[in-house]
Amino acid sequence: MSVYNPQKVEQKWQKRWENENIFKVKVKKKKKKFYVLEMYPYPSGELHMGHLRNYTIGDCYARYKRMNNYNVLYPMGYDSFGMPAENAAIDKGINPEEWTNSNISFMKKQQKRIGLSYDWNREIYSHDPKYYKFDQYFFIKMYEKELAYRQESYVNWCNTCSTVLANEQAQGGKCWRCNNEVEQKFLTQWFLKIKNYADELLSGLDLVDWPDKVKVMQKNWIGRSEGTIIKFPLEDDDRSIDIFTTRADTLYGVTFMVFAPEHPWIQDWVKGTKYEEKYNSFYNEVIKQKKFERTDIDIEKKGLFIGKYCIHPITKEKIPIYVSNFVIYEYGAGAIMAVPAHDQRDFEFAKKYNIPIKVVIQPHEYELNAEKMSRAFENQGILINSEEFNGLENLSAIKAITEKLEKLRIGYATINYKLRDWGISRQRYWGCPIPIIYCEKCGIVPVPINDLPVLLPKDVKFTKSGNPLVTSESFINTTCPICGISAKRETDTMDTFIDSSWYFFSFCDPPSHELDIPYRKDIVNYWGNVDQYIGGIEHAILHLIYARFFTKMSRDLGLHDFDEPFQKLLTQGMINKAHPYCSKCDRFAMKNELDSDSCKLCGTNYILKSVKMSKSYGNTVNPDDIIKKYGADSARFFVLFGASPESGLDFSEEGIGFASKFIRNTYSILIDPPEIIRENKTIRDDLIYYYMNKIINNTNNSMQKLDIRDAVNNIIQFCSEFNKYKNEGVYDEIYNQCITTITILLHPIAPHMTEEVWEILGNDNFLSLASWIDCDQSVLTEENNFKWNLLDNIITDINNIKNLIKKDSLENISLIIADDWKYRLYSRLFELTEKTMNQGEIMGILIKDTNLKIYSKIIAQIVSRVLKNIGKFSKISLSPEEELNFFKEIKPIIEKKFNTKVEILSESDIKDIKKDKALPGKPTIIIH
RNA sequence: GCGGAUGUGUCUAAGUUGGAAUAGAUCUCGCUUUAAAAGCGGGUGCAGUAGUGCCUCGUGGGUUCGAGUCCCACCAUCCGUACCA
Repeated sequence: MSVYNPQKVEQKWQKRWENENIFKVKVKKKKKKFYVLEMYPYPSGELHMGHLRNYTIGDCYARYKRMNNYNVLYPMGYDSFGMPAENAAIDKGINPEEWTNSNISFMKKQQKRIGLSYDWNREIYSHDPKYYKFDQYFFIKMYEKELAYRQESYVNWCNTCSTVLANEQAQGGKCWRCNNEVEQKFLTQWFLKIKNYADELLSGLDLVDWPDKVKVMQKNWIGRSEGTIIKFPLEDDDRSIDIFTTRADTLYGVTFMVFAPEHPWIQDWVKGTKYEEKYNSFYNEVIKQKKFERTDIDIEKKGLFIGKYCIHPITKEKIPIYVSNFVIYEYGAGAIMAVPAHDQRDFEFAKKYNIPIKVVIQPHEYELNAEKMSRAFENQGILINSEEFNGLENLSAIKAITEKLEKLRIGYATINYKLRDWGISRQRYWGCPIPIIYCEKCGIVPVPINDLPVLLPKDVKFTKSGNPLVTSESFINTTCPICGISAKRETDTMDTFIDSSWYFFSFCDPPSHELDIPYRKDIVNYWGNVDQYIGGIEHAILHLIYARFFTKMSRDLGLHDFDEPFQKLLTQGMINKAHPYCSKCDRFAMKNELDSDSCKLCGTNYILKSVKMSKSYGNTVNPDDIIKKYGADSARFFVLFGASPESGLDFSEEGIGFASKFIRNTYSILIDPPEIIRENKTIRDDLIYYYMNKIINNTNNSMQKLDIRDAVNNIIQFCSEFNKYKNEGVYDEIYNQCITTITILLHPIAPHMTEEVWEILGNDNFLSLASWIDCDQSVLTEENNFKWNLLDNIITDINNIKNLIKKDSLENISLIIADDWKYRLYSRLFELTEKTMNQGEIMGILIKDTNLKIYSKIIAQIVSRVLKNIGKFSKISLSPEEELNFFKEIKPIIEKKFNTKVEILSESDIKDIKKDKALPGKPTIIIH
């Protein structure tokens, strides 16, 4: 038996693939392209199981598509700007660039060891000046189009990372990177007008084939709502406040207004009044609160009256103005009209501060009483107390009232979004410098495109506080490109999510200093957009929304023709592992508690429960170790077969063991010659040929849908079936076809082992570049399905009986085929069931046939059984002759299988008590 | 609270337009072997000395000749989200 040596074979092929550069691709206008992409990683220096899974799924699919004659773009690069490099510089005095480069080369080695079929010629790094030059290019183009702007505002500040964060990066009030609570700081920062694209970001979701889950998350994040702007004039003030509401129908129920405490007008209003002191202390209290604490639904709604009024735009009533922590300055006008009768939050506030409640919507079923209400009425009803709108259904009143406001020019219909503009300034060194110069005379001046890139300086000092860029005199001091006098550079760098917002286009045409555009349009138009993107769910509203924005923005710059960057998205599941868990405390054992087998807190014995791999639990597995022990193909096989790509994958020793066993066995099954070679073709060969084609067909269907686990499952089944065939003796031609089939089908999953087998089989081309196999559709007929199914059933039945009577060896088996009349009965019966399911009716018609009448007792039983579950009885059946011939043909298979004699008889030939029992497709089985 | 999922014989999963409950793993028995490993064969919801019957796809209803699949209600778990006016 041939023994497979994964280490030797895998490295042999990895070297050959690389030396001959076989995965290099270029534009071939006549060939259909396919773009497979996994998110390029941050070069942390160490590959984890998640990476292994991500890349293996992508590589498997890329290889499959490549073998199906697509021109496959499958690149890899590194998202190499980011804080860990800078932190290493601060903590250990290591140069961030050197640190990054050495991590990249280490990580690349690990990736190559998996056998991934990347076109390494297209490798890109964010920290390459050739690359980030175009980050700056995009920034300046956006600045020119007024999509980039500078603004003073409250921003999320992470203390541990000592930088500003975008809203998307501070979800739930926590820093996306370090999980620290973020604070609010008032700073001048650069923003990108992602809001301009809000509507298209929403509608574009209909153009892509993404998991609904991700689409929903993006929809919620963008948060479109249709409503009305209503102008409320202010008392003793020329201005009016233009508030946004989705409930214009409740306009007549407004009894107070609430402003966000940081609204800039309020300072003026309270100045010198008796409210000033109280307001100031309230303001200080609120502003100290973290934004996400403040907007927590459970937190008490606090506020105060500030002595100011506005005027109801229609009734002209005086409306008191309050400030409260529950109003967000950044959304809408930073102020709301409060309708306590019909909004629960307003209701609670009104009750607390004794503000009147005015009912303007009356429910259909009962009557509301403002004094007795215990909660707001938020459902549908009829308008009251609303002048000419009384009697209208409230939903139609929204439109009617908005129209009136429009007529009076004191309001209009509008759309509002939760999405905020993207704050991209970061007070950190290891990122792309923002190409802006501040000149005392000319103000804010963008660096001319010809002067790009603005390089990151090397003469910086890394201290624990402040932006290191500020310490570089050579960087800060420059001259104004317009007037030539000395000027200062912007020292903030860009959010690293900028880099990953266009890298997928860069792979099509990697950046070069010679070009003054990021990539050439015709090349990107050929390769783009990404056909299949594979990544984690964690980027649902970070990278995946930014990249969509950039795609639309750069399309509008005329750089390419795509509306959406990623056509299909697969969000891969997590890698888990069984881990000690205390069911009483609902808690997993931490890394330092693993030596005990009971819970540290309550002493309960741990049970094993699956949990995601994490360093703090100490349950991580290093992919390097797996590859060293079992080889890359086994690791790949395990990852692809362990679970479908979307669901969680449990790591287990048994699983990887099985994978390794399978790879080794299959190798020897494929290359060891069969012991018996038959001269002539038999039905056994037809059977395996049929089965082979069925598997090719199934595998294709599964692979196309990216149901890789299904595909692998099919291949495993065929391998086991094929092995039986091989042991029974083979017919050369069919045998060779099976070998080729398995080798090809298995190649995207286990590329090294199959490449080796391919060579041993005498092929002199690379299997990686060979063509996929088509199945012979002509054998996949209904009739063949039926026949081979019949064989399966017979074998199962014989087995069952054999087990039941506890016989180890059999002397002979008789198969008795049903009488001719039963076949006639079946076809007649199925005809009738098309019309009626009534047993009496059917029997009546059937026994009119005098040939059948004599069997009426048996027929009644059969009909009853068939009607009980008609789906159980296949409508395709063979004629008595066909069935008899088929059983005669398959006789040798059954004889071999049970190592006994088999005789095929017809019911009419024998006189036996059991003869009545045979049915078409269900012969009577008698074994001795 | 809102939104999105998920629930299938011990485990991990398939299960298309409703039409015979599918794989794989685990465990276990037998064969093989000096032994181990590997391999091969059988079993793995229940009952059964004949190809069968019955149970079971989170729970309870409903539609249907027929439901894992469709409809309604509920339960459990996971994920996302957070006063967005």
